[in-house]
Amino acid sequence: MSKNDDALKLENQICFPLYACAKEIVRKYKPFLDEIDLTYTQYITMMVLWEKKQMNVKTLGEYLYLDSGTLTPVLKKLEVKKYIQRSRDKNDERNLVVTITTEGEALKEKASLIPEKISQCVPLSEQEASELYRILYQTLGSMS
Amino acid sequence: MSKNDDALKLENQICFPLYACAKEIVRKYKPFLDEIDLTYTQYITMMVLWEKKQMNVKTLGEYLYLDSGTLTPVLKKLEVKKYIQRSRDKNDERNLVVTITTEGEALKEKASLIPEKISQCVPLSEQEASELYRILYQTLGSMS
DNA sequence: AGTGAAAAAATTGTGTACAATTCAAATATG
DNA sequence: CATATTTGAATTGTACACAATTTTTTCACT
Repeated sequence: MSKNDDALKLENQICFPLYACAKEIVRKYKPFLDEIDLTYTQYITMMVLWEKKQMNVKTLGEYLYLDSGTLTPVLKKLEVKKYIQRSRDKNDERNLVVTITTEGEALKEKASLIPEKISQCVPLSEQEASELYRILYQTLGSMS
Repeated sequence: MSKNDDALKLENQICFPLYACAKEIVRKYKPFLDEIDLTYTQYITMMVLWEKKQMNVKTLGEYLYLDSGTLTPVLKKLEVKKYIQRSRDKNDERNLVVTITTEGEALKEKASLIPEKISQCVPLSEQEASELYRILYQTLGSMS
């Protein structure tokens, strides 16, 4: 049993619990998001727009770590649901500007209870959550 | 600005950095996994088989937090690449048994350098990595 | 002004991820 | 022993996720 054998075990790789944990938590969101007819990706998109109201696809992608290949279809679905409007920037027609609608604003009320419900499903102490938070953002920052 | 407004900010939800960080690290694997013609999902599947040699789909899914809907196509691709063999358990034909092949075993040598390369891309101190590791596995354990 | 490079979305193609359903095999029960 | 239930994979359908390419628009430079 060499050192490399150990390194190749699933349980010794930091990426795997990260990958699995992210999926499991997203799964926890599903019943709550189903109630407001949003997927997780649509939800985090709306979260940015609840705060910023308006943003082009590129900037939105930088916030969400997603590219246009992922965002274009997500935004089209949110437009069909009338939560956002998609239009070209008159000053630079290359930019597609996403703007939240009144219906989109209204959805925020229904969504506002989700974070509390989720934190009840994810048993982390205040301290662990903030430590986790710190390490993850530090890692995100130093990788991109 | 209510309390709920803050809770709905992307930056205040623990799930988002988890989700983004997992994706970014998987992305870091890509160039190294490309060299051995594996996707990340195929790689973690092979990691289990490098250690256990043989396993049915259900148990594999429990290790990887994946269901048959995801695993079936992944395993078919690994079989085409000759890294595994799929066959039914003679004692219980419902069980599909996945067995690593000689080629699959050989692939382990090429893969053995990946963990070291990844840890160079992911700047975490020994202590942070183990703290992160601990919190993630604790969370995984208490959620499922 | 004309042309080539750059930028931003959209498109295309591949590979998950997962809920829901189906199917076949095994087990339990009357 | 026949049927109902359960179990494990596979299938179906929807929704990302992302690399690579294409399209449109703008910018830079001659």
